[in-house]
This record gives sequence, C-alpha cells and structure tokens, in this order.
Amino acid sequence: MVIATASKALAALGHETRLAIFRLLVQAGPQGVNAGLICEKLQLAPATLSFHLAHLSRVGLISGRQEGRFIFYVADYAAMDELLAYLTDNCCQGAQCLPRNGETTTATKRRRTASAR
Amino acid sequence: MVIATASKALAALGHETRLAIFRLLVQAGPQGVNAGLICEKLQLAPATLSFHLAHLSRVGLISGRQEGRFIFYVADYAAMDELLAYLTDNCCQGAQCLPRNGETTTATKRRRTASAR
DNA sequence: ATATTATTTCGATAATACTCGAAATATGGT
DNA sequence: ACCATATTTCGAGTATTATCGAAATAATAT
Repeated sequence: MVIATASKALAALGHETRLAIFRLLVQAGPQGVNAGLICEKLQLAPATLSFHLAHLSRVGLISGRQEGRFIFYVADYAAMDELLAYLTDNCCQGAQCLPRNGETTTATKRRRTASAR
Repeated sequence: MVIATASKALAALGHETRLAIFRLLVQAGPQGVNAGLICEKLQLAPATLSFHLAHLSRVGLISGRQEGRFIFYVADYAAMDELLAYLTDNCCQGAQCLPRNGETTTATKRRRTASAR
C-alpha cells in the first residue's frame, strides 16, 4: 500500500461517526447492516449517513449490497487488513515499538508475527 | 481506548503530510529528528510543519524534546500501540477478518496472537 | 397505476482544516 | 549586548468537510 492510500483510509476512519459506522459493520459480520438500521442505531439523519457511507465506500473500506429495498453495507476486512499491515510495517518498526517498561504488548507480538510471514 | 481518542489519532494520521512525518519519526527511532531536518526531508514550509507537529503532539502520537537550539521530535510508540490494539480489537473482530479466499493473512495472525494475551 | 418505504442526491449553510509569509520567541555563540 | 539560527505563533486567505432539509430515485407491495 502506498502512503496516499493509507492516509485516505485513515482520514476516513478519523471521524467519530464514520469510525462508529465501520465498527458497527465489522461487528455485524459478513451479512452487513442496512442503511436504515445504521441510521437508527447511531441516531443519524439519512442524508448525513449517506454522506459518510459514500466516503467509506470511496476509500474501499466498505461496500454495499442491494437486497430488495434495502442496501446492506459490509466492512471490507481485506482493506482493513492491508491498512493494519501498512501501519505495522511503516509506523511501528520492529523492536522500537517496545514500551519503556520492556513488557511485550500487542504491537510487538503483531510485528513478530508479521516478520514471520 | 475510547472511540473519541481513536478517531482523533486516526484523523491526525489521516493527512498525507502528517503520516509522512510520523513515519519518518518512527523510522528515526528514539533519538528523534529535529524540526529543521524534517522540513528539509519533506520539503515543508516551517510554519506548515509546525502546524502539523502541533496536531500530532496534541493527540499524543509524538512529543518534542528540546536540545540546545533544536527540538527533536519523537514518535510515541506506546500511543501507536494502543491505537493498533483498538483497531484490532474493535474493527477487525476475530475470524471475520479472514479474507474470502480463506488464506490466513497478517490480521488474522495478529488477532490470534492478541487473543492469546 | 399508485402508494409506501429505503436510500441517495442536491443545494445551501456552517464549521474546520490547511498553507504560508511575516513577526515573535527562544537558545546559543561571539 | 548583539547577532545568527531554530522554531513557533499570528493572521489572513483558501480550500475542504460536515450537516441536513427537501427533492429525486429505486424497489416493492397493493
């Protein structure tokens, strides 16, 4: 992934409403959630939701699947995976991600696993 | 980490210039890079750089250490670690992060490692 | 065909963020 | 004290993003 792509994905998630939407979709799993239900759960005006869904779609983090009158939005796990890979590879280099106390935390383990690829 | 904090950190990284700055600092390691050198490497006007450094500092992703006339900026690895932990925990739930083809990729391994905590 | 429901697009407004020259501040050298 | 260098703050202009009512589109049901 190139930096321009990564920064666009990060910007998309860098808005509380959109992060909440994405989180909801991830937790909903592969069947997704239709727009109306997202509106209801997150208390958003339909036009506002539509704006944010379009943004997330544009950067490839979600996609929509029409089913009857509904459009079910689904998180794109592969896109998120690529973003996380970019961050661990470029913004969390090796042993430097060790916290000061020397304890091994998630990022470190994550990095080790990644290098074992 | 709460969603407000996570979205602020993501927004900070969601700008190509700031992501480039953060990446540079991560790669520079614990001694950091002084502002002037960042300016030079990334070809930024001093005032512009200062604006972005302030933004990254405000959300806790970097910090500055005065040394003589210079201010060395350093990436906060712990903050990045927490952000990655938030994303893997909240936006990449378990087996759902498996890509369609069934191959195991980074995020999956990452998630498994995380659950073994 | 018409009505109903789901969602998006349009349009206007408001708010926030970005860029950068110029001036201000801070530190160190002479 | 003065000068040079490093960085930030100020201020103003520009651009981008967010919100949401109202109208338009799309799908289904009656």
